[in-house]
Amino acid sequence: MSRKNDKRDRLVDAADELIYQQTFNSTTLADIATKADVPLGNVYYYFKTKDDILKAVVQKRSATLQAQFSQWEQQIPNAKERLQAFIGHSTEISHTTAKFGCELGSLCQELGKYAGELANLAAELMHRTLTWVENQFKILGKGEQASILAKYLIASLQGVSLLTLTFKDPNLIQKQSKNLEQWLETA
Amino acid sequence: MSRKNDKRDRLVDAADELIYQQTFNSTTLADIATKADVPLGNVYYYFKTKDDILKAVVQKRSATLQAQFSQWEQQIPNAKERLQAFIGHSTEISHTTAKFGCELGSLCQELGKYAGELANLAAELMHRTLTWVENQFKILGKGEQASILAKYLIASLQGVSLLTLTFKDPNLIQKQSKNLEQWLETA
DNA sequence: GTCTATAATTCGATAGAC
DNA sequence: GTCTATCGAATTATAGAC
Repeated sequence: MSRKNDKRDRLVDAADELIYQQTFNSTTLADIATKADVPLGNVYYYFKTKDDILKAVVQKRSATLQAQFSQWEQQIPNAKERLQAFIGHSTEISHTTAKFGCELGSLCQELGKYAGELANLAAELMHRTLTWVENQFKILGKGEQASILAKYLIASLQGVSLLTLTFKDPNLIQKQSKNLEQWLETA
Repeated sequence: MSRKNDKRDRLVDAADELIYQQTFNSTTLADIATKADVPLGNVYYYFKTKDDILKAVVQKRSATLQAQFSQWEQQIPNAKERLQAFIGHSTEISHTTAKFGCELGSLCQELGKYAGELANLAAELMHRTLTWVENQFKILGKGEQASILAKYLIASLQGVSLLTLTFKDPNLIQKQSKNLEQWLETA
């Protein structure tokens, strides 16, 4: 592979992190270029507009999500245990959540208010997550209930992530994760 | 009362609406001044900085919240029915939620990433809401559980509000409200 | 392909006339 | 108290040398 994509990747990585820690709107091209150690004027060789950078970030996150799901599917044969892993992941990142919220949730919140294409990009990430969780419930034989259970699980984690951010308290999502893991056993 | 505060009130009302429909960061002083029908330069007679407008908006929202809680307490003698009213309110505003999300949630999400005073302002609004719900559960004799139940209820509504915004589907929060009203009967 | 310099615009904030 | 005019900084985006 040529080194051509080297800088592009660095720009996307920098944008990804900054958009999460700040917001898309308040992240400037200068921020991204500085963090990626790429001269500002050079950014436009790789991306036509700021929106294009966001699209690349969403694509990267989509691939990361897919990779995580694939990994769980390969390493964890039981669907219920895969869901436990999904819930447990929230606990692992709880301290980051207390600082910046949920990566997916904050993007959906910000872009959801926009009209047009950008809103759909965030919605697709959420949809992909929802669908994967729903599939796990279907494998567990939940049938028609799978969709409802998936929405319940995602909404619970998103809601408590917001409280975790608001009160800067990682403990909130840690406790909720434990509750949800128990709920999963009896659901 | 002098008409002095007339323009100030209009500015706060306009800012309140715009900050909800857009975000605080992307709402410009020109936006606010135009919507309030006040010349841009005159804004600075009433507010020193843009942050000061936000503080006034939060104060207004805090007062609105307090008024709503007081009204429920006066008109609804039963604590469980007050909580039903609280939940039912989400259904009433579901179409607006599908467009712009939860007024409280989106503010906490945006300001939560900031450091300093502004983050605390949003957290106080959330705390006030949480405390009121918790008190209703205490009145119902839930004791130590009251705090957990309150967080569960708020997180559920916040999480599903985000999904409602993301997928532009008022039905999501409507269904969840029904579920929560049933949950409340048996909790 | 890379980078400097800068154009074009927007935004928060101020000066100062009335 | 009110409003016009505008400044200075920040930000997206471009032109053009190398």
